[in-house]
Amino acid sequence: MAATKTRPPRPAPAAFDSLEQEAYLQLWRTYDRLRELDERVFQRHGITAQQYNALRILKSVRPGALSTSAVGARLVSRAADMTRLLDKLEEQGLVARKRCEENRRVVYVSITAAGVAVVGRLAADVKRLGKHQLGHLDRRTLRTLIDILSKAREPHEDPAMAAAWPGSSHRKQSTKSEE
Amino acid sequence: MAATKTRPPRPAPAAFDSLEQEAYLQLWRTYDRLRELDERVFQRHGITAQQYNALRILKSVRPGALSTSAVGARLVSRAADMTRLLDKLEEQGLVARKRCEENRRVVYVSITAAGVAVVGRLAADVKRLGKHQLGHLDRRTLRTLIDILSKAREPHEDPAMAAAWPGSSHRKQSTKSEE
DNA sequence: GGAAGTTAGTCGTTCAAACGATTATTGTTC
DNA sequence: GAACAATAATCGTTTGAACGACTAACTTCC
Repeated sequence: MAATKTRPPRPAPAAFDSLEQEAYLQLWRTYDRLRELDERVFQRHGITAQQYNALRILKSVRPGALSTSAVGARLVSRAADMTRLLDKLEEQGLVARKRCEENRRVVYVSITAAGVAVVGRLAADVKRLGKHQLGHLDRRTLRTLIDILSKAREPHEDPAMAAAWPGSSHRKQSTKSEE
Repeated sequence: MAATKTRPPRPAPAAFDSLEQEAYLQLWRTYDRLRELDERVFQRHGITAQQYNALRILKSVRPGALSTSAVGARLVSRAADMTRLLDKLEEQGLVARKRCEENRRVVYVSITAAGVAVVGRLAADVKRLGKHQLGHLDRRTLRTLIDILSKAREPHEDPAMAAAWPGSSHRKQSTKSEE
């Protein structure tokens, strides 16, 4: 049985089956590395990245409100269970819920003053986080990355949601130009 | 309280604070969309993507073995708890564990014939998955994506692991050329 | 050669995600 | 207008991830 230490001359692990697979694994790996930094920051404020996202969305429509499912649809990552995510935010007093009168099935959610305060307190850290994560890439490279990523997920994006989610669609897209 | 339906003329949600943040959120979103397809495939075979990855790594060193931590270090996503991940694979008879004689602290893990069979059975699906996920991007774009992603995580990659993980390092890197 | 410190792996517990079933309300249809 | 289907949200339960504490085995250093 060969041990790890007994084979120093081969650092490269399993080869990839295809270029597509390599790209996906690179994507996964990169996301994982960046996410670690992400979580560390939000954790210091007693919140998760996903929760922050919900707050960010609600803050953007303030003082308006969104239905539970509307918040879920706009989240970066699909969240199966909005109820419990919002439960936690409500427990902390960061959001408020209110049943709709016309359609008593839907529940409107809005951000509270305390919620706005939390987002504000996080703002500086989030900005610094971004620089730390990807600040070493120049703007042109970042735009290329954004553009390719948008193209990559385009076929897998729900058409109804594609517009609601900021991607390549509503900006002059091009893989190679402008600054 | 404004409802969702009462503001149709603005599909764009919260603006991004910075280009770096936008890139990260795009990365997150794209990963999430692609991962959904991923999980669906592996689920049909009663396995998780992370488990498949472990099997893939072990298959690549067959008939050799790796220590528990060595497997963990090569995984795409950092896994806090190798023990339980391997427990599940062992329960299914896909891997075998064996204590090292010289150093009785380490446990060697190797893939079994059944494990190889499972990976083999998955091969076709995985290949099709890759095409489905990113097959609509041409090779040049895929290479650019891989290259930028490698650069993106480079500063956040543990130097010791950077070589062990396939990235831009061991291939002629360039943002703009060759095919 | 025995105490202190390191390393590899395991286990306990807590927390969030995943999946499905369930309730409450509304819309449809005969 | 009563039965049926559709929709919004919630809840139950199972599973995996996260974090830390813990044990066993080796190393080091007086």
